[in-house]
Amino acid sequence: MIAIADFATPDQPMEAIQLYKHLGEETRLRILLLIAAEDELCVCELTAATGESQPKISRHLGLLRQAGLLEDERRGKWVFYRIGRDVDAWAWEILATTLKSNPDCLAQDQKRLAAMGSRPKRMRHCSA
Amino acid sequence: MIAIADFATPDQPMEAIQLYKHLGEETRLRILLLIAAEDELCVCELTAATGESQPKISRHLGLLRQAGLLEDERRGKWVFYRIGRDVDAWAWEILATTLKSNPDCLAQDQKRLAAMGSRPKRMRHCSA
DNA sequence: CAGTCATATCTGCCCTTCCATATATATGGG
DNA sequence: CCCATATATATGGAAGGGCAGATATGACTG
Repeated sequence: MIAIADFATPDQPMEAIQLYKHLGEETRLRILLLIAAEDELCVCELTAATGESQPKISRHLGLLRQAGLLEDERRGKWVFYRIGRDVDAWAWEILATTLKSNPDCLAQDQKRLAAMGSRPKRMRHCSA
Repeated sequence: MIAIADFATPDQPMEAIQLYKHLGEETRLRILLLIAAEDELCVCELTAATGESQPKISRHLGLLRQAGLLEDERRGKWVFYRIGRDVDAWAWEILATTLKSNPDCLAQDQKRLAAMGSRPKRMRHCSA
């Protein structure tokens, strides 16, 4: 629902403008870079890492998921987010380039993440 | 002057968030991709290529110039814009990746550019 | 019940856009 | 050389809408 007008992303390949609209918001950029760097994170970890409010994080996660940039998976109490499987190669490249060339973008957030107490434990994936 | 709050870019290396804020606006994205592909373009060419109003194009050019993403040079009646010399390598990479992987982004605009009548003639650069 | 996450509603305001106008340059006529 | 005008570009001011943010609340799990 809701579907913020310009962000609407049916099930087509990601348009450049849509990717950049998402990256152009600081909270979302931080979320994407964090997840790209850490493989997967749950909402409370993202909240702790960014220092932002839970509803704020959740809202942006919703937008990123709607756009297909993220996908979520519930495990017990936690919902883990990771980069969507259908994200185009070039979009991955954009993220990778940004990560590689802007290490400072993440530094602070990763520090807070590392300092976070009681992170949910990762089960070893029994991936099929 | 003016200096739109979040866009403010002193003379520091381009922050990722700032680059993406600029790329996150369709008109600006089209302008940047066009110029990246064509090397340099004047305002009237950009106006014709995009089909947008002159004040609109000029506005966005001003923002991109303020951010250091573009630089301008006046030649006679025309003002030519090109990618700023101080744009970081990684930002170039972002643009190049976008260009390479989203040819359709440009197709329409380049078509209109090609169909434009009375484009200013390029002098052969006597570059030092 | 405690912990985790999503959503609804509302408010404020940044940013884009439009219209009109100002500035700059080139050109033609006298 | 001066003036008028055409072309090209920039900017001022105002209006409107989209979007982020906060708070409160609902839903789900163990």
